[in-house]
Order: sequence, then structure tokens, then C-alpha cells
Amino acid sequence: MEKQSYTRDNMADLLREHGINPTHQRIEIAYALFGRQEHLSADQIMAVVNDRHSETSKATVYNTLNLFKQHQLIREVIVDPSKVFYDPNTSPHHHFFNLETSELIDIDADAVQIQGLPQLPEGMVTEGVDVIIRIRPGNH
Amino acid sequence: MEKQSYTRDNMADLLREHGINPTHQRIEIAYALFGRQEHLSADQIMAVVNDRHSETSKATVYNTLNLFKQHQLIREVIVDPSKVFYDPNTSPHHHFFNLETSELIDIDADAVQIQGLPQLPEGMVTEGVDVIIRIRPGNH
DNA sequence: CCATTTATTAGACAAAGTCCAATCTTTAGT
DNA sequence: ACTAAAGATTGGACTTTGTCTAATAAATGG
Repeated sequence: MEKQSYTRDNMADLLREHGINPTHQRIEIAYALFGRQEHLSADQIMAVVNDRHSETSKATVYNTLNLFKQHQLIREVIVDPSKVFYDPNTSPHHHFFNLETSELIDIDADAVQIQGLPQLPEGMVTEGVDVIIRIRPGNH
Repeated sequence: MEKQSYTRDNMADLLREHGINPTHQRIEIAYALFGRQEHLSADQIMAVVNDRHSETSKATVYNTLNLFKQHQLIREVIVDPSKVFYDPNTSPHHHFFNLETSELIDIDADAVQIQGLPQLPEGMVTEGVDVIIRIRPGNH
């Protein structure tokens, strides 16, 4: 009874659990993200999904990613000024961002404590805390 | 002897101190950013600078912002998937980001401690640490 | 004041993402 | 299983942010 195998069938279940109608395209997109547990951009996802024969349009990729985001199935990572990355890991965590390769590495948020943050502005509520550590190779 | 007044003349000096040739357009752009001490996007800066009579082209705005960034006069803030904000404050600090208004509020980094971050990947060096607290109005 | 370097510019271009109306799928009810 | 209604997908036009280029303008140092 292995919990963590990312088959297309499991993707369908995962989508249903999140109240999303599992269509072909949605299953493929979910499989692309969860199957490799990587941070991918929309165009990378489209490339993966359309690897052999084209099956999914640009509009559907964007529609689907936004849908997944709304249903808290994935998360956006905003670190690159030119493209958004999508993260299949929704548990609280932070990121190393490799400025040379645009690669992201997860940092579990449980291990990290942040102290001394000022009070939120009046009437405001926290939606999320992102810590991004921008790294590059070499000790200059 | 007031240190912190942001006149156009002071902008010229500031640019020279950073090894930047102070031209008309560069002074205006610096004045727009430092004069109001706000986080502005490229198009907002262009709007400010060309308020009355158009004087500065889009290409120059982008050229100049990138030049300022290279000379560490300003900093990019990447929080919004669709546009970069430019920050005249280069001292280490973090941000509240108002998701409703796209407004940024500085958080002095001196007050904040971050503990428990894992070791950097081998051969990597930190270029910067960004903490972004995404906030929105109302206590749901 | 001239020559050379340095900046600025308009407009073409590129890439990411959105929007729309037409078409195709899926679902639910019978 | 059949059909109507709802939901999903599509190509392509469009928008926005940002880059590039080749031509022009401005500043600088003799």
C-alpha cells in the first residue's frame, strides 16, 4: 500500500478530492507536475504534456494551472521576473533560487523560524510568507 | 545641513557617486524614485517622468533602471507575476506586499532574524535573502 | 570646435499570459 | 442509451512587459 505513487489514476483521484473534474488534459498536467515533483513554468509544462503528439493547447494549460491554484492543489512561485513557476508542494516551505540555472530547491518551513517581524498593518491578514534565498555558484 | 533632501541637483551628485553619468533623463528617473521613496514599476516611472511633456522614451526608462540596478543604486523587487518593482532603498530589508493594491511596505532587515535555514548547496553563495509577507485586508 | 565616445530614440520584435466565440466532451436525467 | 444542458478545450487574436536595433543626438576631452 504505497501512498506516494503518482500514476495517472491517482491524479484523477487527487483532482476529485479537490473538487476538480478530472479530464484528460487536467490529468496530464497534474501528472507532469506531481510525477516529477519539480517546479515547472507554464511553457515547460506545455512541452512535457505535448511531448510526442500535441494534445493540449496553451489556453488549457493556463486555465488548468489557474484552476489548480484556486483549488489549492498547487502554488505559484514568483522569483523570476519573466515567468511564474508552479509548485506541486503546497505544504509551507521556502526556496533556494539558483540565479544561474533558474532552479528552485525546497526548504521545509518547519525548520525555519522568523523572528522580529513587525505587526501587520491594521485590518490586514497574512496570506503567506515567502522566503527566497537567491544563490549563485562560486565563492567570489 | 539636511542630509535627506532629494533635489534634482542631489540626484546628479548621487549618480556621480555611483559612477553614473548624470544626464537629464537619468536625473528625472532617479528623482522619481528617490523623491517619493516609493516602489514603482517601469510604466509608473515612465508616467511620472513624462507627466507634462513627454521627455523620456520607454527604451531609456528600461536602460536606465537596469543601469541603476547594476550600479546598486536601486533594487528590483519581484513579487508580482506581471511586473517588476524598483526600490530606491538598497539597505537590507524585506516587504509586506498588499495583494489587493500591489502596494509594498518596507520591513527593516535588522529587526528580523531568520533561523534554521539549511546549508547552502555545495559551491553556492548567497546573493540575497528576500522575505515577502503577502497580506490582504480583512479578518476572514 | 572637432572627433570620439556615450545616450537616447522610435519602432519592430519577443515572450508570457488573457480573452473570446466556436466546437467538442461530459454529465445527469429519464 | 439518448439527449439536453453544463462544462471544457481550442486556435488565434490580443495585451502587456520588456528587449533589441540602427539611426540620431548629446556630451566629453583634447
